Amino acid sequence: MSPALTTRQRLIRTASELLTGSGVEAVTLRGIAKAAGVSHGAPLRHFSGRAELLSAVATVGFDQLLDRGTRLPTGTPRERVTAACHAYVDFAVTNPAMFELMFRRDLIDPDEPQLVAASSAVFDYFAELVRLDLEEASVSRVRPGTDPRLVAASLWAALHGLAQLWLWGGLAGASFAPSPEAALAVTLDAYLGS
Amino acid sequence: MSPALTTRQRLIRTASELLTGSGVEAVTLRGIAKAAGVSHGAPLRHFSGRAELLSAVATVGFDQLLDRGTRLPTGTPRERVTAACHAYVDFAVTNPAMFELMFRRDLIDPDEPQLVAASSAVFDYFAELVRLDLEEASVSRVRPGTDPRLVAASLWAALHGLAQLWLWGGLAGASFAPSPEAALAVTLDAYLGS
DNA sequence: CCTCTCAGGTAGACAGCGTCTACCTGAGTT
DNA sequence: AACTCAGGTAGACGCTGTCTACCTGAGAGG
Repeated sequence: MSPALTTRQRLIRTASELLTGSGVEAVTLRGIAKAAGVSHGAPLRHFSGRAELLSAVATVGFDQLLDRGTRLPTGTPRERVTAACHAYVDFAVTNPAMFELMFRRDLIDPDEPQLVAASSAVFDYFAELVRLDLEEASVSRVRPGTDPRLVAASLWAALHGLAQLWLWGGLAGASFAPSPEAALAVTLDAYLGS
Repeated sequence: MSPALTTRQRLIRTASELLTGSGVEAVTLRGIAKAAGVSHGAPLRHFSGRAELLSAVATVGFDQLLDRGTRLPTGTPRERVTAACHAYVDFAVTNPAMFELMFRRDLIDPDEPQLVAASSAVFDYFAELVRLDLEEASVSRVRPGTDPRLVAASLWAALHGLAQLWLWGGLAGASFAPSPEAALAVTLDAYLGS
């Protein structure tokens, strides 16, 4: 049954659809309201402002990202880390607008508790995978004794930069345009070894 | 002597000052015009719109970034690559607003020829350093035969992600906040070896 | 010297934006 | 039956980027 969404839920859903359909620039409070069939002032009855609504949308984005990253619950730690890295870049490439929103400090409220919880959950899961890999891996290129969370932060940043630069319009200069997959292979090779 | 800047040059300079002084949100066309002492329509006599003015500002940013990355013209390739990597992250941390503008596709025109040239020059210089290092280094963790430009793209992305995530408000989750320097050390270790 | 051109500055207007406010309405409570 | 109040509406305000009409002053050509 369709549970007759509340207006608040419908606003978040409509905003998500508008986001993936028309890009981050199209996600205006008035546009969302119109698409949801309510007046332009209605969203402010459920959110303190644009930032709070978009934070709720971004929170859904982090949940989706975590969901995609945890789809390989079995396998060796090395396999699971590799799958998670691919999932991160793949998420950004297939959901560019959502990915952009999730890291736009000017559009969302970076201190919103649910958003912080959702993004931290992504990092914590990833850091745990890295920790397991560092424990078990026979080949690793990380200096022994390094805090696994620091390694996770460094590797996450590498993935993030890959995704961000690719969305920006090119991983490199005008005369050289590698695919994200090719660059990711080099990145994984550097961190994990062949 | 002060060469009596043209209005166009003064607009770019005023925009840069407004940017570094008050952040990327404060850089509005009307605000720039007011700060430069001209009417709100004057900028459109010199730029086709906001994107073109801000692209000119971002071009200056890439020039400054290249300048900062080339301050160690001597030394081993390994030393020069390491210095350039530190310079990249350091530039982002000390000029957060400029760095953000340089990669905000919604504020600048990513196809503006001068901007493309400036950003490509940064990549080309960095790729050349990486190529020299791959040629000479006794210790390298990159699979032999890999296109140096692909390695450069991967490493650049790692630096970029480091800078971006740090500016975003934390390289990791809420409970773990490493410094960019610590994470950069891990990154360099992964790519270049100890 | 007079006129013409036109780059470059000004001021007004417009639509769209986020946000604030006053108003209304209808369901639930006492 | 009267009251309360969550939740939706409509108008207004100041801000934005951009378009337009107007003006002004320096240089060119007769």
